[in-house]
Amino acid sequence: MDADDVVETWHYVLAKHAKAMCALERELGARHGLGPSEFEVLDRIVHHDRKLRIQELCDEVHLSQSALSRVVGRLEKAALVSRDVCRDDRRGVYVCITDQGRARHAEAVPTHRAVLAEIFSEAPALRS
Amino acid sequence: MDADDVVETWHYVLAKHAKAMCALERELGARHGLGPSEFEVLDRIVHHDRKLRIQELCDEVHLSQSALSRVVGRLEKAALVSRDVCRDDRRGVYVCITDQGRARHAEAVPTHRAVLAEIFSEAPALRS
DNA sequence: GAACAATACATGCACTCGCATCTAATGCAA
DNA sequence: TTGCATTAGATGCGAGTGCATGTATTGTTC
Repeated sequence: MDADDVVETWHYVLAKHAKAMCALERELGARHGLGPSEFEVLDRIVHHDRKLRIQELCDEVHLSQSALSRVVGRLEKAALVSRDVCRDDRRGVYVCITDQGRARHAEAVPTHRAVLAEIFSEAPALRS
Repeated sequence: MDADDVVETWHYVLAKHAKAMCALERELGARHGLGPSEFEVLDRIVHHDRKLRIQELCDEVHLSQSALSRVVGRLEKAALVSRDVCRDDRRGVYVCITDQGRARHAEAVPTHRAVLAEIFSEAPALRS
């Protein structure tokens, strides 16, 4: 991959990221009252199917620890997750998804998939 | 491209975007006093090699019109561009790069390229 | 030409983000 | 145990963004 390909790839990433983020923000927000970050956190917890430490989530979503802490705060206020003290390490916090959170996530997944399909279906795929 | 490929591509885009943006912000900021948006605007003007309307820039960078207006404001304050009234359409504004702006851009290009090369050189390329 | 819609750009505002910092708990060494 | 560095997570703060709106200019219709 030479320098021009790198720049071309970067422009592809920029364009797709902007388009998808904008659409996700609009659709997830309007239909399900979720931002992209909120959805991503719910999605990670559902995917693992267990409570996760804040730190574990930090490794999976592309957010700073402080931003993640606030996302969890917003989700908690909306009763979609609950914070649970970690008995082993009382500094830690488990993020547990609630039934409401599961329901909201399940409801939002099709929207999420549809938005991405719209944007990526005809796009060049990744090589290898 | 089926649904799983779409999600995989999306995660690739998210990861590369986060990594590159973060690195660009750090390196361009520390070495040249530019943010990614500022660099992008200078880069577009240099690429076209002429003054551009705000609206033309809007089509090329992934920013809202309001955000772009402020980026131009910051660049103007740093004397890297100047705003010029458009005689044909007095609503319009031309953004002209200054000599200082050209110099700063030229100085920043290698950093920009190096950061992207570091992140994308070993990455899967775009298919066709 | 006058009235009104449309367009170009600027700005108030609310929101999210990252950085720096704070608090609390843990680990480790003397 | 005491003292201090380290780690987990929360929070104050400033910066950048998009949306809605404001101001000025242009186009259009009568």
